[in-house]
Amino acid sequence: MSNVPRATDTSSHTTAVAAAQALAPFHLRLTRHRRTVLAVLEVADRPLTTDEIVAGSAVPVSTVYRILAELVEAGVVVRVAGAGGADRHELAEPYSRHHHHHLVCEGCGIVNDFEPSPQLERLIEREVAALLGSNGFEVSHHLFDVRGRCRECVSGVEA
Amino acid sequence: MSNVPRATDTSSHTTAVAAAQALAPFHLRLTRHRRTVLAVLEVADRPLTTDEIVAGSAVPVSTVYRILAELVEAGVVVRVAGAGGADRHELAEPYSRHHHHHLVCEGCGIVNDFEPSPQLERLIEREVAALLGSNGFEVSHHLFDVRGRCRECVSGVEA
DNA sequence: ACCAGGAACGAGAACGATTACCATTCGGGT
DNA sequence: ACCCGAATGGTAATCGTTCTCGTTCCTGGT
Repeated sequence: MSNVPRATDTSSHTTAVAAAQALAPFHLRLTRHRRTVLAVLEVADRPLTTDEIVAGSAVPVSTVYRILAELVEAGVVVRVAGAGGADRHELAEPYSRHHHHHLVCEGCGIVNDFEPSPQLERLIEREVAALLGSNGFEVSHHLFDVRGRCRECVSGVEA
Repeated sequence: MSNVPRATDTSSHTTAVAAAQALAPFHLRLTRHRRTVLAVLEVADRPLTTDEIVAGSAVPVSTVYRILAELVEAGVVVRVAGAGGADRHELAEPYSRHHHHHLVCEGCGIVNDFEPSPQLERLIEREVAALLGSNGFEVSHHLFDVRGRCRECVSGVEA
């Protein structure tokens, strides 16, 4: 419950513009709510839970869920699995600032971003491409998550 | 709903023996049910949902959930996030046949295993170690999942 | 073999996140 | 201004998972 950004700011960022184009083929308008949700995700530096998005956007819950589903469908947003019950969402690669991976704390469930080395990335790409050829699996993207405990959870109380 | 193994066979595999030792420090006995659940997981070549485990073991649901939680706690089993709602479980690295990563189909949610190249693995190890040093994050393990669509979902009907 | 106490069990209730429903409102084209 | 489909949002329903608690099973001591 720390740095969840409040984004009532719905001005047209580059993200919003790009998103509008991605939504068009799906007959989805870039409405006020959708713009707000995108803005919240854009400001965040990590994947957010639905609750966090609701808190940061003042958009009703059911609407947030629907919007997220639509955005995922349109490929603008991706669903990220945390360490606990609740799902998290963040902007998809093409719309976010940079390629990154996740640091998942299994204590508090928070997920942070980090950038891998270019070499690692290259190797991953190669590996992934190989998979496509080998067994008919059509790769959409890869996940490289590191799990463990964040500094806070390591020092703090523990079950 | 395809190749979920039925494992009423509760004989003492190597896995069972090793697991018993892992459970001891947690005051957990290797009971019939726990043995059965482990057997199901051992026979499977991929992470299973709770439903699949229940189906394959004839152990009551609530018991399966409790057992899985205990086994995860003891480090014998790991929880794997699929592409849909339900969690999946598989034997932890030390107890499973080999180090592997996951091929997650976003169509049907099924998760299969695959082995990465040794170089990739080395690079990952190095990268992961670096994270530990940099920001106090205590790494427990890493995930390298590739997501996309399996051959069946690519050819079959699609929403 | 018998008993006591803790571990394990299991059926159903409780829970929390997500989805479905549906009457109402909105937007933008004509 | 009118129409029609898209979008909304409160509420009910769903679904996976966890909790509760009385019962049963072990295991170790006598």
